[in-house]
Amino acid sequence: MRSSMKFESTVTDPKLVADRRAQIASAAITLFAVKGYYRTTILDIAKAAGISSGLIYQYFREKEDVLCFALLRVVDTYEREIPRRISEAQDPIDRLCLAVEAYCSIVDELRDATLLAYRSTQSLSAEGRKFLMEGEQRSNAIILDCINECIKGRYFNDVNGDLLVYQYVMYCHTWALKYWAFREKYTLQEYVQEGLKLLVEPHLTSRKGRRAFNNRQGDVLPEL
Amino acid sequence: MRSSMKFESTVTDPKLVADRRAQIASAAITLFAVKGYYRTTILDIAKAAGISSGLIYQYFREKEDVLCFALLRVVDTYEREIPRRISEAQDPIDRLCLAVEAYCSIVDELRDATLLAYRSTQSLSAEGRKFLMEGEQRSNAIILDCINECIKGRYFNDVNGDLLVYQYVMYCHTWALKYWAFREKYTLQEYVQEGLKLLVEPHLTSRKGRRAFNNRQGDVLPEL
DNA sequence: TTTTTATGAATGAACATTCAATCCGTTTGG
DNA sequence: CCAAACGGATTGAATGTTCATTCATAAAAA
Repeated sequence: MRSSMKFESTVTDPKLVADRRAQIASAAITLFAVKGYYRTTILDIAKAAGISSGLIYQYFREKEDVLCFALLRVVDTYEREIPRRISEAQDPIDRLCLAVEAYCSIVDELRDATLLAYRSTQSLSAEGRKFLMEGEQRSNAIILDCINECIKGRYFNDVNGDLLVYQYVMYCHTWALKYWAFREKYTLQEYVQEGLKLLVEPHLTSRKGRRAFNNRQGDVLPEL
Repeated sequence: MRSSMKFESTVTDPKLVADRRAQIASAAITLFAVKGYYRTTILDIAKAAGISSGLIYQYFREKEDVLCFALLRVVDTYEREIPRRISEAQDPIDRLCLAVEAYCSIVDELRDATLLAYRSTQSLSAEGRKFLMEGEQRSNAIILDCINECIKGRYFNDVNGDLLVYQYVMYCHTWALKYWAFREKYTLQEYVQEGLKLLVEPHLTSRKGRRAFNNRQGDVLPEL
């Protein structure tokens, strides 16, 4: 299930609508990220997108809809991409690690938008917020499934899965939130590797879990 | 070192200045948290504080200064309270756990303001942002010291301290960021306990570390 | 030609900031 | 002991600017 929120448009051609909205949203996200939502004017967005200010109102009902549209695309991307990227693997540990990797790399690609989600959710209508939270919950559920599979298959010791999900998700988000601190110290790859060491490794069962974890990387952990 | 940013006031009596600023900031934080910074007008703040709109300008140069003042009080609180609360303990594990507990409970008390810091840093001037980041770095350094003591004293296995600090800090912040999800599931106490299990326990050395960790709580971990 | 898409100047509401006027406690001079 | 003057603190209406949004018009497509 993908977010199904509807946005109004006076323009009829669906392809044109999709393209223009993407064009507008992309310009808007950059500006919102740099100047913030309220400091960014419709005229700013129009200029950055290379269109007139009035045209934006042919594709969105109001300024807030531009924000909402942009943020929903982010959670949609999580929901679409993470399952796609873990579908290759069978092994639960593999799938969990791939999910974290995928999440981090999407955050990296959509760093501006991820930040924006933290900063600007409040500027959304109750309805927009609801859709956003539901999307977030759905992508959390994907990770939770991975964790539960690890526990069920005895790759993981028994842990509080609900809370661990948030650890993983926040770890991924933190790449965007604290990018100013991390960019100097780590590449994204290193960050992900360290994250797995920190957040996956400690919960592995001493035999089955460690074996599976070792299998997927260069560096080898001793079985305890 | 505490944040030393100066704010202008036309009022001379220092006690009055401190009181009025606290009064204004407190009203402002609540409103900012509920409606957001830009949606909150100076008149809103004045009404909530029970004073006239003009008076705010006797204590702050501009609206942004109210925000900045409020946010700096938060990081100042971390810097003041965490060292105070860990000073009772000698044992490195104790100190680390106390630091996390203290951090979480400050976040809980200042939940609105903590959220605000994530949402509104961007609305600050470059100078305000700088002060805020420096304060954040200083309180991170307090936690990092605790971690390094644990490693040096062989209570912790060797871990990436820099990254672990962010795990701890983000765990504490997450209490505010995801309060809407956690409030139904955990009390603050439970949240902290689970956090220690998740983020401290896995890094304990099997003897010395576990022994110290067990000493401080009711529930007993077996030494491996 | 008719319909759809695009433009950008005009409108009007919202709001930060200012400032002339007021309030009120304290000091001064009779 | 009282009254007048003083000055810091406070008020809130007035100001000017900044946009979101609209709409009459133009361009392009069908």
